Amino acid sequence: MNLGQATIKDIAKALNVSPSTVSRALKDYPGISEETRKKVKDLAEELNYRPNAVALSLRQSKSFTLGVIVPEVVHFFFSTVISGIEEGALVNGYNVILCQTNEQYEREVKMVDTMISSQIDGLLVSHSRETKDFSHFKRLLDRNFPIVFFDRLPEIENTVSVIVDDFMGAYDAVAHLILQGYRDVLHLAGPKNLKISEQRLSGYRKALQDAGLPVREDRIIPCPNGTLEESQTHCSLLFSGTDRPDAVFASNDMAAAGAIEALKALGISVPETVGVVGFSNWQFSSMIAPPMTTVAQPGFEMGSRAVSLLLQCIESGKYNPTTEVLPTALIPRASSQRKK
Amino acid sequence: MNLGQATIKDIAKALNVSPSTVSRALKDYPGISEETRKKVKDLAEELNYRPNAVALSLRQSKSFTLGVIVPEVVHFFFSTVISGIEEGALVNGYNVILCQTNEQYEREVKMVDTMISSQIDGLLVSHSRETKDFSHFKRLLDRNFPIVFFDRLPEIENTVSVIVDDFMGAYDAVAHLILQGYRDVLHLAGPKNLKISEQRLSGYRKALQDAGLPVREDRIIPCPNGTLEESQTHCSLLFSGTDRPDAVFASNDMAAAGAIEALKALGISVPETVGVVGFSNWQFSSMIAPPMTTVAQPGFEMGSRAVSLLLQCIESGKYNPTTEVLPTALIPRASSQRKK
DNA sequence: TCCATTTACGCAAACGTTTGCGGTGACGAT
DNA sequence: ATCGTCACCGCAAACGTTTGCGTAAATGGA
Repeated sequence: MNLGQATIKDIAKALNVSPSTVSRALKDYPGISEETRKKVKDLAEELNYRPNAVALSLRQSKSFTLGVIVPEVVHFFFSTVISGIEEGALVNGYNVILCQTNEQYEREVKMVDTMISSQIDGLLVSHSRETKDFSHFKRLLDRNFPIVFFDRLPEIENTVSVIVDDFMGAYDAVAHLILQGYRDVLHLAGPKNLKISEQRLSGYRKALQDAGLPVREDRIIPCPNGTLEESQTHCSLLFSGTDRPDAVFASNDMAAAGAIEALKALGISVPETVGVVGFSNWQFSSMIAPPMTTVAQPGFEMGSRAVSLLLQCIESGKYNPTTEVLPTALIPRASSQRKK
Repeated sequence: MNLGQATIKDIAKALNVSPSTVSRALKDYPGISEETRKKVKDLAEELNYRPNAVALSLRQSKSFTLGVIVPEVVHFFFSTVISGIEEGALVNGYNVILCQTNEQYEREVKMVDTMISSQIDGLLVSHSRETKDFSHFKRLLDRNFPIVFFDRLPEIENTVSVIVDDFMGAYDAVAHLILQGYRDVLHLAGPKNLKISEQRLSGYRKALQDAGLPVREDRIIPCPNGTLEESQTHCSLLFSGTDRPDAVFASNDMAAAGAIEALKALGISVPETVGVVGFSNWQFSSMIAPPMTTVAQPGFEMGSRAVSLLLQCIESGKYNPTTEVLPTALIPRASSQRKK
């Protein structure tokens, strides 16, 4: 029980005026005498009055609260995005209520439901890996409820969203490997039903093609879980054979790290024999041995851009479909640079 | 505008009954005919009725929302705790609204304020590094508002809190170094006004004393920022001198990693010449070279325990001061084990 | 002195929900 | 015909706030 928080009524009663007067006095509305205004404000100050946001929400059908749905919180990229969202929300006077789906579709659906009943003003979503049916979002959009998607785009037409340029990121990474003299690049691909995986794969393909190199389908290994072990298993198998690639481009840093581990274990030197490039620029990527080349994604910026777009929708009442694409940046480190 | 969400009133109007009847029918209260009950429930289902949580909050002075205040979101340990909080809240039907202070006192105070006006039912707090005045929490506690502190304890008597056994963690770490034959252990200490830093320092001291080794005050270097660079700077200076320690125990993994970097740069081999142990078991600690010995903190468990304690306070209305201490676990890896 | 205007405030409804209390009608018993 | 007993339902208030409208007193002008 939140005992003792002063309300407008309390102030009104104490001053023998009506709640309306107090409300108007506090907000400097016209039609209130200087004297009353001062008395009200002084007492409000003294009682440490804070408006009850819940009552305001109910009254105004606006909660100044945004919902955020992410697959995981313990995740360098997503936590960075969340941080950006937090900041953006704060400066605009919004609160953030947070949910993680743990990559589970059912939880995602449920969370959307509870958030809606919490009367959030808008939703920021990066959907789960399992999600193939997007009707729980579609329903809301059809009702004109504002949702901004980030990083992972749903299969819905005409949404407002923010992504990074996964295609170019991948392209740059692979082109960089080729420039370094690597010719046979293995791709550790992400979950198939994620657009980002698709895009990164396309970038990989295009870079090879542009360099006149063949695209071998057996050089594309799906690593849907994105764990270190998964990629390690695949790589140690593949690099013990005779038909070995001479480089690895992984769809995420974890997989890349797994590849490095596997290569180390096999006694294959990185980057001399095999070059490795990851994706995301996770914290650890600069700290492992050798420091890993990777593609940086502007997570914080993605978060703040997403909030901006969402607030724009909320405040204008319009939902103008756009997809904002943030640039990636290749961070060249030792793992992909052959000593000259 | 959240257009078209059906309300109890809508159902009532459509069925020509009163809102009260609808409310009772939906909740299976007695005194409603089977027929009416069914009609109400069917229509509610059809209209996809969801109770308006805001109205409920206002009516019941209970929001089923918890506030969480952390210094940073992009932080392996804190994001793990947040994850635990999330889960705990979810299974108990609570929402979580999240704020990061960025280690700034002023923001902390402000956040507490806005959360209170959002009518949260309780607060979970790990205070900022800057915070020395805890009156913004004290005020609430005095009013019987439930707060559970985690990881970083405020200087307030009789709180409910969850911490890890920083003392023992540090003790174990240093004892381990000594057992490995290291004799002159440097301590990279955390921010002085954090209890955790104090505790870890005490553990360090005690372990040295118990082993009959001297505690040299000049072997205790404060690293208040906890960045890689900070520790790197200190260590490269210290280890270029002649009076060199032969081991490093850092108050956090980042600092330890900085030490390793500095040592590598100086051509000093880890662990052969100098052993290094960190604190927290951040993700990267197992992946750097050499894999780093560190002290694991049960972040997720801390989060879920903190929620449990908070909900207990909320639901019982009682605030029984306790400090729950979770065990740490030394994770021995290469960085501290001399080859035999 | 009287009317018109302004100043300063209160009433009441509304947001969506819950709940104590009261009321209506049907029915059986007397 | 009267009464009591149910089963079923509605009224109204309440949570804290805002706001259109109404109204009293005070002021101004003639």
